[in-house]
Amino acid sequence: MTSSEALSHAQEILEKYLLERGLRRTEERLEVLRTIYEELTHFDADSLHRHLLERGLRISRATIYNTLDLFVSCGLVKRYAFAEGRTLYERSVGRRQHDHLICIECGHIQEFCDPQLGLVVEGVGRLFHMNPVHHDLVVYAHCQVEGCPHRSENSTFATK
Amino acid sequence: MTSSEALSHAQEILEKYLLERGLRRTEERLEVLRTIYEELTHFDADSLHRHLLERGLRISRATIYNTLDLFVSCGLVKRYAFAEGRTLYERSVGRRQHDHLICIECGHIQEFCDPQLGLVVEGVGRLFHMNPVHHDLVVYAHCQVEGCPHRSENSTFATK
DNA sequence: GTTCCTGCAAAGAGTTTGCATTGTG
DNA sequence: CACAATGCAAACTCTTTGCAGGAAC
Repeated sequence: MTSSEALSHAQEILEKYLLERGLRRTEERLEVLRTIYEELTHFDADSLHRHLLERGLRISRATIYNTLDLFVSCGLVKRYAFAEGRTLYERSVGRRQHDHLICIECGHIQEFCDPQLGLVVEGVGRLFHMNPVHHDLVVYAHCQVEGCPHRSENSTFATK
Repeated sequence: MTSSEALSHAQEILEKYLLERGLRRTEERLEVLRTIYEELTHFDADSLHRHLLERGLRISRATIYNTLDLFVSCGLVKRYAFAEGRTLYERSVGRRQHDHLICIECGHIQEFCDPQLGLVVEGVGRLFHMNPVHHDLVVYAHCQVEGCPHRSENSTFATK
């Protein structure tokens, strides 16, 4: 699935969701969705706000938080609580389930998939008679090479 | 290791750590450590504060946050960032590495151990040339039985 | 006596809320 | 034209900070 396919798929999901519940198809919601699907990978409310401003869109924080809640509800966006109290979001349509490896030096986030993990989660569910719905595995690690290769690029840690 | 053994072991670690760095062995630090090791499993700064008050100890929030930072630094306490922006702590001396299964209905936290998970973490580290230091796996699940068995007991979710 | 620690109150970050206004259906 | 969504500012929660007084060594 290309990224523009993911966007149009996401737009369909959104419009269907809005229609079903009598919610409104506002320009703001569409713009936020476009911005997320075109420009952002792991982001917080504030970086979404800045990206919108750079596109010439003045959308209030209240609307951003509302919209993110809406998108999480309809599965267009996932919300993560990483260490340091960071709440980060990522688009979820057209991407497969994955987990996160975070560099302790710079906060760079590497995604990874491990099919073994699904087995661990299922096993735990069986053991405690619970039905796992989702899970987050975050691995915190140091780079092996001297100096972190992502030190300059950084997004989230360095700006703290 | 019994829980009082864990406390005295934790006290030794704390005193050694303080001595090594020329930090002070204050009554507040000792009381906070005692309270955590005697009364708390998964807790936030505010519930620690309430437990201290119930013991007749008036310790300011500033000191609580300072002390928690100190205890995290010397490994006496672990800090977790769960969903909903909850920062929770738990004592770590005398307990083995474990992960968390959280009931979506009530927020009840079940601990579990799965040796497979260590292999997953190591594998990811090798793949990306990083040295994993620690990891958090949180599984969110629904109870299979009708109505959640922990619904009344709750600690963190219900009070939100 | 020096330095670290505590408590208080104020400040700060991130998020939520109330309400008047705007715009979709 | 009804009602949902937006924008703004104020409120709120959790955490951090600055500073004066107090305690450990």
